[in-house]
Amino acid sequence: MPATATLRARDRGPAATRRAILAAAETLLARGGEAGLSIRELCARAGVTPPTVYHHFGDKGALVDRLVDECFAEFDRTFTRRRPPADPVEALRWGFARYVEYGLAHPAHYRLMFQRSTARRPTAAALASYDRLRRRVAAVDAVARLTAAVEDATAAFWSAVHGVTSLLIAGFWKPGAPAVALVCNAMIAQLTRKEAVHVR
Amino acid sequence: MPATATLRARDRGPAATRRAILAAAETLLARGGEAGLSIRELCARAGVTPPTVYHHFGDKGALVDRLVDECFAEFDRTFTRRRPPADPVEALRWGFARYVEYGLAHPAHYRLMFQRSTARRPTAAALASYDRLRRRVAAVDAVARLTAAVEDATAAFWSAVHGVTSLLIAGFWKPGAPAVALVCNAMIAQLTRKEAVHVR
DNA sequence: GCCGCCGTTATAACGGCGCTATACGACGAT
DNA sequence: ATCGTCGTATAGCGCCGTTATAACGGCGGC
Repeated sequence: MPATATLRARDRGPAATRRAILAAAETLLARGGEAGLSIRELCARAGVTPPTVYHHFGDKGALVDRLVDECFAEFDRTFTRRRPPADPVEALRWGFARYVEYGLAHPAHYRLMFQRSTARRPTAAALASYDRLRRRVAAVDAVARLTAAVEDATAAFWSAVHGVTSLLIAGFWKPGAPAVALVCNAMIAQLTRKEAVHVR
Repeated sequence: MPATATLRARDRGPAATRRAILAAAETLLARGGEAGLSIRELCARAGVTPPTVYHHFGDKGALVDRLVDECFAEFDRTFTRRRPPADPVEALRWGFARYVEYGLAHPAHYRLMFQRSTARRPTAAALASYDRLRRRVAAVDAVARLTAAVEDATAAFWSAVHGVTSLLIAGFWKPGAPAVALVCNAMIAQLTRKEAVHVR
């Protein structure tokens, strides 16, 4: 039980209460997936009662939306914590690996971000993440003309890494499966012109 | 309300009761996704009471497992109802389109089959479907040597079509998105040797 | 023809869920 | 000092999955 829960909600500011709720939600999500994320259990962990949650977030869906925002922030950090290779193609390959890594490390978060059944309009954080990928693809286009428009190549690349990550998370593949690297190589080789793949 | 529900459960055989339960479950799944699949609502539709469901299926998870079996049977029919092109590469392309088509037509079913959070060991029906794809890829290998082992190429191809279908179902892409065809072409072009792609 | 057995179905309830009507306390504005 | 507002708590509604218990009904043994 986190230390924040030992304080009654009345004894800390509303902002801290919000934070405690989100933290408890994140913990529950990581432990039991979306099904394990229950308002009442969350309340017990955060030292709070249900109306407080509803006062701050509206309803469970909105709480989950906020949680997804936090997930995208952490997802973004996956790509900024470490430096990508200087070569744009290698940077793309590096991003592929980081993406898969994130999915495997946080499967429940990943499902919430990319496999929700009710379509949401993308949040600012999600768009920022996508734009980061788009810029990476555009950088490749700059050194080795792509065989498709940057927009389409970005979408295709995302689809490839998403497919791999989904199958890994669902347990259909084991993390070291040869198809993971195969998909990554195939996508990069196909989208870039051969003679430029090993530039630099 | 289906006609079978007008009969009390006592007045039709147990097999018919089972069928009525599965049919109601399928209807509810199609309408409201996994969240809309409630035992009690299902009972109302099937003209049955909860203990009957538990007598026949054990618990909700097991009922869903049986439902997934039926989904795979229907999924398989997607590939056998119509005849694929004779050319193996074209047949692969054709299979890609049928797969995506199925996902868009039955998103809730698709999620249950391929995006369940708790990993299940694949059912016989699922393995049969995968083997059908594997044979298609092997057929391509026979006329145009693949650039990878049949197993790995099969996995990679599945991953590609799964990625596309998932993004379509999640609402990130619209059905006509250019990236759909791009991914299909890229995967086929990359896995097959260039000079053989247009054989026949 | 009756009886008891057993597979199938029904009644009623338990605990947990998301959510909310209502009330209470603290705190700034007046 | 009073009042309104914001944040939190109590208690409860209706729904969920699940189950203890019992009643029904066909079928083999007498």
